[in-house]
Amino acid sequence: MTIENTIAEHIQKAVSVLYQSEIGIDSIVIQETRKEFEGQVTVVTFPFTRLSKKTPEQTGAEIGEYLKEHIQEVTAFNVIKGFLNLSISDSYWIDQLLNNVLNEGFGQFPANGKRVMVEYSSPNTNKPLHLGHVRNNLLGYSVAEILSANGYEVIKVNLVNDRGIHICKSMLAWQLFGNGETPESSGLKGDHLVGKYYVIFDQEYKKQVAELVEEGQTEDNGKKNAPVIRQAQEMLLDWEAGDPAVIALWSMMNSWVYAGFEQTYNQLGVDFAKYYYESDTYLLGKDIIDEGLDKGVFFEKEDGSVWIDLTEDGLDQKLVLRANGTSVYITQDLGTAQLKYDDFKVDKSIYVVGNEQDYHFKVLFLILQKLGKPWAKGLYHLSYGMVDLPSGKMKSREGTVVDADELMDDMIRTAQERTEELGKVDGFSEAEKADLYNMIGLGALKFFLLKVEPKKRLLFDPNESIDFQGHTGPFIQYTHARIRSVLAKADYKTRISSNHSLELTILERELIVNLSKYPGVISAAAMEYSPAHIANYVFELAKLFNKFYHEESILKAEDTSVRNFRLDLASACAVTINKGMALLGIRVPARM
RNA sequence: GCGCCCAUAGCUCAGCUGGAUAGAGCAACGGUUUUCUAAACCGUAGGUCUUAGGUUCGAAUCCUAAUGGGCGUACCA
Repeated sequence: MTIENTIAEHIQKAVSVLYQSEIGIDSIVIQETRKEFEGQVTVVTFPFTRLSKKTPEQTGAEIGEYLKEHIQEVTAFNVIKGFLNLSISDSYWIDQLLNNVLNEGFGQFPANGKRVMVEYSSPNTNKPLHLGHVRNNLLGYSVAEILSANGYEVIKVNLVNDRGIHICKSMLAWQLFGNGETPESSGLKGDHLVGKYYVIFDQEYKKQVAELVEEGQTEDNGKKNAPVIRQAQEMLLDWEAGDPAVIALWSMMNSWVYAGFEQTYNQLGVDFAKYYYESDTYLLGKDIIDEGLDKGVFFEKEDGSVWIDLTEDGLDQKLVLRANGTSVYITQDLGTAQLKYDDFKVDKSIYVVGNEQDYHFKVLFLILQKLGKPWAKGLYHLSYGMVDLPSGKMKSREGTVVDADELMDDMIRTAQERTEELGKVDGFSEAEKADLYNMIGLGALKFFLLKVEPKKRLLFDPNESIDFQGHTGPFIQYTHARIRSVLAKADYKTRISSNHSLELTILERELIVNLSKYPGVISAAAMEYSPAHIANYVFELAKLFNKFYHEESILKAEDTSVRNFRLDLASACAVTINKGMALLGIRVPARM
């Protein structure tokens, strides 16, 4: 039972006793007291004035008096305009710290018996990952961690788009221009090698289109008739027909890509319980089409194509099966959704996919609901904004992308330079240094991407390096290292204070109030699928600690009980920072 | 055309279900190190919360419309 709940309940009683009225728990607004006023918890009294028929000030005073009398922890109150500010006893806050915040499981909710799937990453196998994928991966990973902290059993899956015309483009270009180049022979990471031929294909394609236009064809015809695109289309047909040579080439090039992706995923620190491959799932969904026709959810047009009419739901008519009986994107997604459910019987399923597919998922989920799938209500599209460059959209084909591997390497290198400038690595082994640079570089990158609300688009300027100071990952990592350094000096191991009757300083109290908010932040982050809440919370905590650290000495506190208490408090901050950052996939060092 | 999303300080962003004088970071200017790590801390300056209406005791927050930007509206994925 939190203090807010206790207060809310007593307010109901107070209203009943004082004004002979009932008030719903929802209309009681309790918030944190603003710093410039005395107290920690504030009740907004405007909603009660209707019942009391008195001024907000009088009402506040009467309720404040009642609360002070009936709740032990409420030691004092003041009323300013319509706001009743309550002071909660120091012993309550100290107890919170020692018996709640410092507990092992603080911020980890007990298992709720529910299972949730998070699908993220979903790369194409014709090119390496870029910054947009990085945002996707970090979001997916973090949301999975957050749900896990909220008591869900989480299954992370990756649906790999390993077939289709785009892969054939890379394959064809490699056949035509590759001269048998391999990752070994070229020294290139497999995904980068394949991506290189994707770009070469596009260059060749454009050249051929230009030639055809030169010869008098229209732009559109040129695009259709260019020999390379024809060849790529043929290759796709051969692939679907199971042509052994094409399949062998496809397998080989895909294996290069997977080796490359694995490295990138390792570096990013993300993982998956299961991979789904579109080469296995692209034919799924036909039985769902039959089911939908039987149920009258779908209808067939004269040419044999199958549609759903969503005009009553404010959407359009949507094709779900071509006239020739082949699938479209949504057909296989219908099938894959069923497959994923059958595999794991999940209560919720999160799709981490960019916002350009908002309409697709709206339609997908609506169709599954209309089909009466009971699990359809657990589907959620975690839609996030594009990562744009100052020059506009990233395009792999044209090579205007921020490459994931290069960016991570850059960040780590910058971390190294910064750290060496500051001369902070005395006594580190080479391996420890490498690990530290990795932690800081990736910490900066991950925090940069995760601190922004997912649905907002993100602007990334490659010419302005990501900061290491201020509202950043390294700032928080530094705060953690600072605390650990103090704890190490004191040879601190575990909770040591027992004195509950200390008088707290303002900053100590503020810190505990802040720490107490952590579980609420975790559940809000899960509710909204937003790591940004956690990022901003941890930043606030770190900032507050730094202020405290600067103004009040821990090791040289005025007496032992204060010193021990501050060590516990500092430790609680370090642990909470660590936990919060872990939910973002960011590691924190003990020294930096 | 229609639909969805976004708009807060010079820049990048917070602002929870409507609540007190709208907050951080960066950049600018000034200060703090014989004292637990200065990747830190303190201060100054910077805002008609895109605009216009509406609801309310009270609106950055909710509703309507407009403007600007992004995305979608494929028998591509």
